[in-house]
Amino acid sequence: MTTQGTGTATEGAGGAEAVSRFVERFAAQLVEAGMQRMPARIFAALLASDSGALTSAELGAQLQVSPAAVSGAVRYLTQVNMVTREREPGSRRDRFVVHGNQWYEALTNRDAVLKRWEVALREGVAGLGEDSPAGQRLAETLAFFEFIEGEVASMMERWRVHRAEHFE
Amino acid sequence: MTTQGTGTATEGAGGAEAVSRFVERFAAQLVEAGMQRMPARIFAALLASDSGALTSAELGAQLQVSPAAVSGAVRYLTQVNMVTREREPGSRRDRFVVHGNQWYEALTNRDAVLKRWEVALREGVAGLGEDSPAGQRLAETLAFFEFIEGEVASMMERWRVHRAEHFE
DNA sequence: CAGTGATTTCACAAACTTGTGAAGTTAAGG
DNA sequence: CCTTAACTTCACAAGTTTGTGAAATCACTG
Repeated sequence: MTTQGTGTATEGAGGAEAVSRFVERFAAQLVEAGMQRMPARIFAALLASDSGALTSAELGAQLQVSPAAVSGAVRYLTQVNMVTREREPGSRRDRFVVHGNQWYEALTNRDAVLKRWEVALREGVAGLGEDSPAGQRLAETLAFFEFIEGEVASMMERWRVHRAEHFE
Repeated sequence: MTTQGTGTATEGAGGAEAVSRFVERFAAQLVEAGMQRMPARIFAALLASDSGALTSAELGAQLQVSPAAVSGAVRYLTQVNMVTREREPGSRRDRFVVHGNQWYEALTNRDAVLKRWEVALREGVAGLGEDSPAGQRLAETLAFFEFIEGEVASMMERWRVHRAEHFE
């Protein structure tokens, strides 16, 4: 219950102007990196909101899109755990929330992606023979991803420490 | 000049069958992760070739696509440094090569991506005010990416060691 | 348990992407 | 300097994605 009252989600200071600029630019980068446009915009809008939480209607109004579009995008975001859906008690509308660290962890959990790459590579090694030159290349690539996967975990551990020191 | 002679790029053992299965599956994962289909397929095909190098014609034949498609995809792959273009002296066709470690480093150089995210975030912090709650959220996110960026470098350093021990 | 506001689903239209064939460009080799 | 193989570019057609409006569903509140 940090900022309640006004109902608008943007700051008095910088203004909706600045929010919109950030949202579109940051979303554009996420899109470039492979994310769908609408989830990217919605996520950026949440990041740039003071409370870190917006309702479906607010999102639709701010981004000029239909409720349907919000619905679909938000489903994706919750599935990949970048955003949480919360029902405000006493109201019948949902709020969507970026929960601090939650989403770094989600980003990190792109090691679900890594895992699938590894499966494909393992099958490849088996199919091509681990003694063939191609098989060996695949095996080395596989080893690389396995290595990365291990490293990511300890990296996140270090981040948590770093974060605690600087932000809490 | 490792494997010369036959002209075919697939192994005798596993067979073109196994290569194709790997190529399509691995490419599908890359696509899922945001890569365009054709570059993904071509890259996978190179990975799964014994010599790690194929000509434009070989790629076209193996993947059943036009020279135009190969041309475009290969331009992308060379731009992001996952593949090198080499002209075989004495011939007039180019070979495209996956150079061992080169492409891990390229994957890693997705920190070009990180850098662009950071730019967008810095602009956001400035625009929204670094004292506003939203500005602080963006600042923390920025700090996260800066942290990651630093970690990636040392992680790759450790990988090189690990690799040297196990594969050379 | 009816009324109402919020959210979701679905069929479809617009916009964008992707790969093709054909013409154009480059440069090796006679 | 002409021939020819290899590669690239371009306009376009097929296919896919994306967001919409309208209808349906859901679940609070009275």
